[in-house]
Formats: sequence, structure tokens, C-alpha cells
Amino acid sequence: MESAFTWEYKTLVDELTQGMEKAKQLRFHLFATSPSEEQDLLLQRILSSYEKALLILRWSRSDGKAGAGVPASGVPESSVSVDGSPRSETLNKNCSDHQDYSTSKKRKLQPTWTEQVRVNSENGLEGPTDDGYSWRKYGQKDILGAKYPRSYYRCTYRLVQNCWATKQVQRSDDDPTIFEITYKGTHTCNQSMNAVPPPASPEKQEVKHSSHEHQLEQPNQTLLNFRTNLRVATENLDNKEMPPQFSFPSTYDTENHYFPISGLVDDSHLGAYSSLFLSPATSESNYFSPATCQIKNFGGTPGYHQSESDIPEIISAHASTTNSPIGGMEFPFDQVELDQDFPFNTSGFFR
DNA sequence: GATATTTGACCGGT
DNA sequence: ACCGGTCAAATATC
Repeated sequence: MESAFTWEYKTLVDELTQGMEKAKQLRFHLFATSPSEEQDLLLQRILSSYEKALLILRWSRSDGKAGAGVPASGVPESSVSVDGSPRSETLNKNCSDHQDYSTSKKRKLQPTWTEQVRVNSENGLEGPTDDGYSWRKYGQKDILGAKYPRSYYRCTYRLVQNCWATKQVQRSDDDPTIFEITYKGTHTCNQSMNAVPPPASPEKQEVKHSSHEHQLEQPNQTLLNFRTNLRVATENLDNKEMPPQFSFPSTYDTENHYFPISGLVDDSHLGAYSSLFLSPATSESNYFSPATCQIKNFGGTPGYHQSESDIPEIISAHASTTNSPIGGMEFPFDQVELDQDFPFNTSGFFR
């Protein structure tokens, strides 16, 4: 019945796969010669983009039926994190059930992935670094059986851009230099070009519940201190269907997870999924729905002097009703049903 | 004064 | 009832 779509799908996948292969080859050659960090990173990002595109296609296609035969090769984002360490993560694919946060106010199942970050510094206190997004801590809890409390962060721009990404940071019991960071949800905000940290000071975001709290104030400093390595993917919530074998985006990643640190913040980062979906339109053109504009004006600044909880309510209600911001796209999105998981209401840019 | 963090209270799931 | 996650008032920081 959807033969046309199927055809397009295959073609798309094919094209993307080819592109990715070429990029891999190029990268291979590059490694043989004189790998400059920036070049490598660029390729890294190119590959990552391909990965994302493929992943999205697959995801949207399978939508609920686990992988549709394709291994959910799953990293929706760059495989390099700010601190230069590779990351891999697993998503729980079951995020198709929360249409809008507003109604249930329960962000039940979202893409969730965990990474472990080892902190290098001798005293290893600062916690994992800036991951390119700015977070706001909203809670801390002692967890049963855990030595260290768990910290809860959410995206600073939740109100302004209706971004519902959150993360939890838990210091490992036995190895205090290891932090386990669980990301939940994807960023729909656009703080991607945040190589320059926003005024909100995202840097010291990570726990400082340790007795010592001499946090370095400069992000770059911090970055340098945490040339963390070791990323372990885990987390695949309640999705039994998901094949255990998700793999790294590209085989290269698995082999060389020592990507050189560079000052760059990968632009796709955690928001991969959402930003992905948005990207065809968002990244270049900043159109976006009128509703979005209202939202933006609404909050004004990332302040929340007015009981935070109402605003998102309004916003998402708004957003969920105006569900067709994407007008002129050529891709048959309607068949893919993208809107399920990812709030399109996000604004491309907050200005 | 605006924004971020801290921390006890609250709430929902199990 | 317990536990993890979130809220929100109080407090800290800029």
C-alpha cells in the first residue's frame, strides 16, 4: 500500500548509506595521512549526520515495531562529546506515547541513554563537564544503596523554548571518578552553537555536593581537566523488543574512541533526535510556526518569576494544536508520523 | 533584581 | 509504605 513511500524510503536509505560510506572512506584516508583534529572532527560530524538521518528514517519507519529489521544503530548524535570522549548510548525507542507533556505532565518514556564519564582530575571533584547544553539543577536525592546523591538537571531553556530534556548525574559508588549521566528526552531548544557558553554559566553545572567546591570558573579550563574517556552505553528502558545489538554509528568509533579534544562543541549533541527532525528546516531557515513565536515572546527571558508550571502548560497546549508548522517539505512526513514523539513546537532560535 | 542552587515537601508508581 | 522524581520556597550568587 505504501509502495511509493517504500520506494522513496529505500532510495533515501541507499543514498544516505552511500554518502556515509564515502565519508568513512575519506576518513580512512585521512587517518592514513595526517589527521588534523579539525578535519577529523568534521568528518566525525558528517558521519554523525548520516547516522542520524538513517536512524531517523529507520525509527520513523519502524515506529513501534522495533527496528524493522535494521539494527537500530543507534547514536542519534555526534559520537564525540565536548570533552572529547566518544560516547555511545542506547535509546529507548518507546517514546512514542507522550504526545504532549502538558496533558499528562508525565514525561514517561523518552529516549533515554546513559553514559559514564570518568573524571580525570586528581581529586576528581568537578564532575563531568559541560556537554554543550546548559542545564539547571532542580533536585538532588539520596538514592537507596548509593553512596552519593543523584542530581537532577533539566534544560535551562525549558520555559523559553519548551525544551524538555533532562539529565541525571550519579557518581559511581566504587569509583568516584566516574559519573553516570543519564539523559532523558532530547533537546528541542537551540543552544547548539553554544560553543560559547551562554550567560547562564553552564559550566559548573555538575555536582558540587562534594565537600570541596573549588570549581573552576572557566569552561575551557574545566574541559581540559576532564578529558574524560570511557563512555558506556546502557539504558534501554522497557523495550524488550529492541535488539540488544545496537552498534556504534560507525565502526570507527568503536575502535578509536580517543577523539582528540577540540574546542568545538558538536552541534548536534544530545538533541539529536529532535534537532534532527527539525533540522531540515530549523538549522538553516528559521521560519517556524507562529505559535512558536508567541511562545518565545511569552517568556521573554529564561526567567521564571512566575510559577514555572503554568507556562509550559500553555505553551505545549498551544503547540500541540498547531501541529503543522512544516509546510513546504518535500519529504512525505505525514506517512512517517514524526510528530509523535517530538515536540515540533520548539522554536528554532530564540533571539 | 534576576537568575541559579539547595533542600524538604509532595506526588505517583510499584 | 517506600522510593525515585519533581516542585517550590528559601537561600545564594552575580
